[in-house]
This record gives sequence, C-alpha cells and structure tokens, in this order.
Amino acid sequence: MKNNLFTIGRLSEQTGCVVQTIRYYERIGLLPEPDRSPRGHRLYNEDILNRLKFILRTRQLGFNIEERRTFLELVDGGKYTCHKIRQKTLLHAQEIKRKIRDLKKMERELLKMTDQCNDGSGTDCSILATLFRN
Amino acid sequence: MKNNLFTIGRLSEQTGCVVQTIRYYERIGLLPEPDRSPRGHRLYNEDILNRLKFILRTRQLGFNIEERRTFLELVDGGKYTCHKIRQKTLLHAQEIKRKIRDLKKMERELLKMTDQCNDGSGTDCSILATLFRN
DNA sequence: GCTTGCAGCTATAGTTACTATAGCATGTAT
DNA sequence: ATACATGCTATAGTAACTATAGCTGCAAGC
Ligand SMILES: [Zn+2]
Ligand SMILES: [Zn+2]
Ligand SMILES: [Zn+2]
Ligand SMILES: [Zn+2]
Repeated sequence: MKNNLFTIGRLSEQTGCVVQTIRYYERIGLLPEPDRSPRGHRLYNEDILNRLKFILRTRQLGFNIEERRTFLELVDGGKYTCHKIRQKTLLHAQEIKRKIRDLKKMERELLKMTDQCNDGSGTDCSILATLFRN
Repeated sequence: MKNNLFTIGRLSEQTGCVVQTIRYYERIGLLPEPDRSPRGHRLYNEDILNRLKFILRTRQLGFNIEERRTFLELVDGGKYTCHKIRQKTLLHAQEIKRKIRDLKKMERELLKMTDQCNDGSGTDCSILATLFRN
C-alpha cells in the first residue's frame, strides 16, 4: 500500500544506526543510493530499512563488511543455496571460536600472573618478573 | 661485559618482530632512539632487546599500545607498586573477559541458526529468515 | 668496471569499520 | 532577525601496525 518515504534521521531512529554510518554503507555499496527530495535529502523506503536491519544484525554477529556484502549479493542475485549460506555461517562461527580460544589463553595467563603477585606496596612484582623474563 | 651492538635485522631475528614494527615502536616512543653507525644504521644493545621483548609479551597478552606505554613508564620511573601493576593487569583481564562473553554470545546465536538450517539445495533458508525477521 | 642483491634508511600510504569534524544550505520556531 | 535542527559533501581521525616507493652503500660475481 504505502509509499511512505522517510529521511535519514528517521531511518537512524528506526534502526539505532548512526547517520554517518548509514551514509558510509551507501558509499561502499551495501545500501543503494536512495531517492532524493527536491532539496537533495535522502528518502528511504521499507526495503532499504529492512536491508539496513539485515546489515546491522550481521554486524552484531561479527560478520565483517565483506562477509555482509557477500550475503547481500547472494540474496540480491537469488542464486544461493541454503547449504551455501549455512557454510558461510559455520565458517564465521569457526573464526569466532578461534578468537575465543586466543582470548581465553590470554585470560589464563593474565590470571596466573595476578595469582602469583603478592599485591604489595613494594616494587618486587612477580608480574613484571614474568614479563621481563628471558 | 660486552658492548655488542647489533642491527635492526638482528633485533628482528632475535624477537620475531618485523623491522617496520620496531621502527614504529621507536617513532611512537615505546623504544628509545638507538645509537647509529657511521652510515646511519640503528645499533641496538641488550637493554633495548629486552625492552622490545617486554613489549611483545604484553602485546601477546592483548595489552594495547597505551597500556604497554604505561607499563614501561611505571617501570622506567621506578615509582610503581606491585599493587598498581596487579590492578592494571586485573583490569585488562576483565576487558578480555568481556570480549570473550561478547564473542560467546555471537557463537551461540550463530550455532543456533546453523542448527535450524536444513543445509539443503533450495533457497528457503532459516538463517536468512532469522536475519531478515522484523 | 658493471651489475646484481641485500640491508639499511625516510616518508608516506594503506588497512578495517566506522566516527567526527568543517563548512555549507534550508526550514521551522521564537 | 535569530537560533536551532536537520540535512548535505568532503575530508580527517581512530588503532596498530604493514607495505610501498625511492634512496644509499656495501659486497660478490662476471
Ligand atoms: Zn567472519
Ligand atoms: Zn606484583
Ligand atoms: Zn587492556
Ligand atoms: Zn538454511
């Protein structure tokens, strides 16, 4: 039914995405160039709103720009399979898993150091000793 | 005893840190400006080697540049306490913990989506449905 | 004697994904 | 008339490196 068009400020409110980022996504081609008002202001529709929401959800899930772009291209082109989408998602989940593993290792080492530290008022710190050990 | 000086290439080999990064650390003040050979080449000593090793260990532990700088300043100034060092380390461990928590949330959501996906050859994908849901 | 290769050097740009600023135009409210 | 809000473009800044371009100087091989 409705052709309601809205400005970038409204789109920003609807999505929680800041205005500059919306323009940025347009510049790099994740969002299409929208229509403009006579004054040159961008006018968005529901389609672009949904597209932006999609981008923001994939962002929340840690997909980088190129991954998001690939998703959008697959959907735009319509020539994808469920299997392909699942593979991309699994691949990304493995990246995340690796990051978690690396961070956990850091955390373990940090806590091991703070455990050994006597927390005193002197300058003889086992944390520094560990960091400076050869 | 020994005054053995070595070039940036040797320092790079000893530490595994690439040459450009060593020069970068010098530029931003983490490493001191070393002596130079008559030809203008940097000449390093054991002290700088150990300082760089320290920087690289804190890097491995995820400390950012400013945190590394603070550590070095505390040590250089000699006016720190074991307690202070431990606090900084704990604080950083908490950052790491937060990052792990965030990544785990992403991982859970990603795996939930891939679980529900039928992995088929069609285009009716529950992952996309989730990402496009309103 | 000439060329090639290597190791240094400096200065500058590129990376990622935004975010912020400067400087401008226009419409509305006081 | 003035201020404020919202929009615009173009450009710079962020973090922590990494890579490139273009230079010098030394040593070895032909
Ligand atoms: Zn990914
Ligand atoms: Zn301590
Ligand atoms: Zn930290
Ligand atoms: Zn699917």
